[in-house]
Order: sequence, then C-alpha cells, then structure tokens
Amino acid sequence: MENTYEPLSGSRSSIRGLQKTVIEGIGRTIIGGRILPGEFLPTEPEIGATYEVSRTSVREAMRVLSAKGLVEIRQKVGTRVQEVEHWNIFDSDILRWHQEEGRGDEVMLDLIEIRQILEPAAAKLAASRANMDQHRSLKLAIQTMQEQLDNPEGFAKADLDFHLAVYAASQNSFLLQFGSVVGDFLRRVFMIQQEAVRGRDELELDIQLHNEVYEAINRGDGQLASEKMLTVVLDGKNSLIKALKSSKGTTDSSRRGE
Amino acid sequence: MENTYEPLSGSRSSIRGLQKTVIEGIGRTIIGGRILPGEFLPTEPEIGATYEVSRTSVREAMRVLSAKGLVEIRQKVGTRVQEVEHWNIFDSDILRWHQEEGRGDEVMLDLIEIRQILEPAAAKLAASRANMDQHRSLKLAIQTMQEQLDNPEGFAKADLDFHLAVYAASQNSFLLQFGSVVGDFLRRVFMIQQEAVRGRDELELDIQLHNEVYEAINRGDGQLASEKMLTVVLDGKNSLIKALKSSKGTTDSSRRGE
DNA sequence: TTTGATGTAAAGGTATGACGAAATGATGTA
DNA sequence: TACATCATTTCGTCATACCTTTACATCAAA
Repeated sequence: MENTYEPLSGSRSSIRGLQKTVIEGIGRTIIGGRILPGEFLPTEPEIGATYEVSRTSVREAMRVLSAKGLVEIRQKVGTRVQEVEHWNIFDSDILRWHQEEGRGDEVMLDLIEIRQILEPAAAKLAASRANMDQHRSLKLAIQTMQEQLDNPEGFAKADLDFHLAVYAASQNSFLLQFGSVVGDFLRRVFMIQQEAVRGRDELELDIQLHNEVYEAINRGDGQLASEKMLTVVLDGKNSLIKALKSSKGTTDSSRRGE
Repeated sequence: MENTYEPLSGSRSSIRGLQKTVIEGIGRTIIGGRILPGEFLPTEPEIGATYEVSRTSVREAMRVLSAKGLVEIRQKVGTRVQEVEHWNIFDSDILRWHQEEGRGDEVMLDLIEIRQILEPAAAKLAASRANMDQHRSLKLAIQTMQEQLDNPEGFAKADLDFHLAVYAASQNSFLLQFGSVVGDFLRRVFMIQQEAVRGRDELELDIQLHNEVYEAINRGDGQLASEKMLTVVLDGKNSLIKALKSSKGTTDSSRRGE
C-alpha cells in the first residue's frame, strides 16, 4: 500500500499533495529503469491524464524532478530522462527510490565505501574542532544507544545520531550536508545491519566501538579517532553484507523492477 | 547582462526563461544572506509583482528552490528560508551562487578539505578498477594539459577533466556524482589557482605531479596513487590560498552581487 | 547533390482567474 | 480557563488561452 515511511525528526519530504503522487510515480519509474536515460516521458497533458491531475501540477512536479537531475525538459522536444551521472544521488528522495525499487543494495555498498573514506576523516577533524555542544551530542547518542538496546528502531536512530554528530563536529559544510542527505537512508541501513546481529553481546560491542571513537575525539586524538571510526564502519559493513546475503531469497528485499 | 557562464561539457543549468530570473534572484538573495533562515519570503503574488511575472512562474521557481533545500513551502503559512544545513550544497547552482555572492572562499576551502579526503581515496580505487577507456581519459587529460600550457582556460578544463576521470574510474556512484556536481565550481577554482602560478615551470611541475598519479593508477599501485593524488590536491591548495590572499583587495575575484 | 533559407507544427512556457484545502488565530461557548 | 468553532490567509489545484522556442520538413539556390 504505497510508502508510508515514518519521517524521522523533521525531515519530511516537503513534497505534498497531488504533485507528490506524480513526483513519486515518475521518480520511481525512472529509478526503477522503466524509462531509460535518453527516452522520453509522455507529454505533460498525457502525464496529467495518467495521474488525473492538471497540467499545472504535472509541470510543478517536472520542475522538481528536473532539479534532482532526473529529467531534462526542453521546449518543443519534450521531457527526457537524463543520463545516470546527472541523477543527484545526494538526495534523500532519490536514495529512497533506489531502495524502494530494489536497487538499494548497490547503493548501500557504494555508500559504505564512501563512509569508509569520509567518516574516519570526519572523526579526525572532529577531534580538533568539536565544540562543547557537539561533544555533548556524541555522548548523548551513545547513552541513548545503551538505553535502546531492546528497541531496534531506537537503537538505529541513536546510532544515526552519533554519526551525524560526528559529521557536524567536523565543521565542514560538505560533510554536514552529506550527513543530512544520507541520514534517512543510513537509518534504514542501520536497521538492516541489525538483522544480522544476533544477541545483545554484539550490540554492546558495537556501542563499545562507538564509545572508543567518542573518547578519542574527546581527548583530541585525531589519529586514534580516525582509526576507531574506521573500525566502526567496517564492522557495520560486515553486518550489512551478512544481512544482505541472508535476506536474499528469504524476503525479497532485492526485488528488481521487472 | 546577467551571468553568461560558459557551460562546460553539457552541464547547462537547464533553467531558462522567466523562471530563471526568479530562481536566480531569490536563490542569490538567500545565499547572500539578505533573507535569513527562518524568515519569510514575500507571498507568491508579491514575488510575481516584484519580478513582473505571473504567479505560475513564481510557483514553478519556488518548487525548484524547494528541491534545492533553500526554502520550505507551507500552505497558509507561506514560504520560508530553510536552515543552512538543509541547503543542498551538492548543487552546481548553489555553489555558483555562493561564489557570486562573495561567499566562495569558505566554500572553496571546505571543498579542498573534502577533496583532500576523497581524491586520494578515489585514486586508490581507480588503481584497481579503472577500465581501458578510463585509462585513456586520464592520459588524454594530461596530454591536453601539456598542450594548453599557454591557455589558462584550456589548462583548467584539462585539469578538471583529469580529476573527473579519476572520480569516474573509482566506479563509485557517489564519487562520480560528486565530481559532476562540483565540476563547474572546481573549474573556477582551478582558474583562481592559476592566478598564483608564475611561470611555465610551476605549471609543468603540476603536470608532472598529475602524471605520477596517472602512472601509479596505470600500474595498479593504489597506495602510491593515493599518496601522489594527495600531493596534487595539497599543491593546489597552496596555490589557492596564495591566490586568495593576493586577490584580496587587488582584483575582486569575489565580486559581490551586481 | 549539397547547402541554406523558410515555414510550420508540436511541446513546453506563461498568463489569468477561480476555487479548494489547510493551518492559524480570533471568537465564542461551556 | 479550556475547548470548540469559524473566518482568514496563503499555498494548492484546475481550466483555458495564448506565447515562445525549435526540430524537422520543405523548397530554393549554389
């Protein structure tokens, strides 16, 4: 029954109403590969007829898709799907559509690869730049993880908060943005990772690893923070891979679009 | 006469016509800090009156700004500027506006910081993943740099091509996208870097450094490629900082709106 | 045959005007 | 005081008409 994703702390799509229907519909159609790059979308009136909305709404929806780099709109020519490299993957909606269209696995692996690069570096920067509030956020996140040991969602949320806090503490606008963009997606990844985790022991170990990052940052030891953070990411990577493998075949978390 | 930025290989803004006026106008107003986060924009009819366009165009423009994370549109409430962390800095337009509004320096420094992290890693990945075509692109870029020694724009373009090729060769969708998003901006950064470079000698040294990256990738030596790439980025960083310092006051390479 | 000017139709771009929907704040009532 | 109700404001949607751009065909000239 469609997608009723529970929006996390104030990051609702800001897309609403009828346009949302069109944006989500066409967006997923494109990500799902049902209209390939270079191919044309139907004309605006046709799309309007399909979704039973006015041309006005269709046009506003197209503007959004265009801003996300999914389509190119040209007068007289029509609207055509852009090449993949133009799709703005640093976009929560696009990340979500990838997942919903069963193409989440590749993206998740690419994402982990990036996190392997960025997060240790972010932790290193954080060690020398984090301010009082940010130290507090880090600590709070770890405490919350501890408290939410029995609540997967709460645990994933706290886990996410920790990583976002590290990005924020790096004081670099790109890293901050990256965290904010990837947040929603990452939270879902964390949920999946937990599927591969058996008991409390593993979770507590995870918390321990996070805590070591925190302490390194707290001590201002950038090098150590970097190393510890790498451990955290790699640890998560292993869980994720394990989870993805085991879910192949059982649930169809990797359904492909036709 | 507006901004006639020479679009590089097919990355024209895709924004045109009247809406463009509004998008650029409001976009720069926000980036420039003339309307602060939390504050409201005028109502749609008012904006329309200001720019002498219909409400239709204003609305479509607002959808775009909303997709870029600059504004939040809410029924009955109005349209208000989002907090900075929502601004999608991985967006060519936003990067450009930062520069046009004289806030390019901070962004450039943050960008260099990120490149310092990403590009060595990308080079490392490229060393083990680059395919035939990508090896060719790398080599070609370096050759072109050599040929364009006396043409700053051509040199900057070739320089950019090299770095984009490395991102592409990393075979990671996020890295690829990052390159594509940052491309325009990076090209301008390269132009500025060259202002700090005196003679051919330094340029040739720069080419030499690039070539070492290329050879390391070619040999499949990821570790070396990573180190050499770091050298390239740091070298550029120094030039940039030198250029930024010297341009303060002399030329206004950070021209403010109008 | 090739090349260049010209015309036209198709698709998006813009403009109006009207009405719907939702959120806010005032108003009224218990 | 607390809660329900309603009016107002602003964005959301619709319908319709017309403008602008441009791919493509057509035709003329070299």
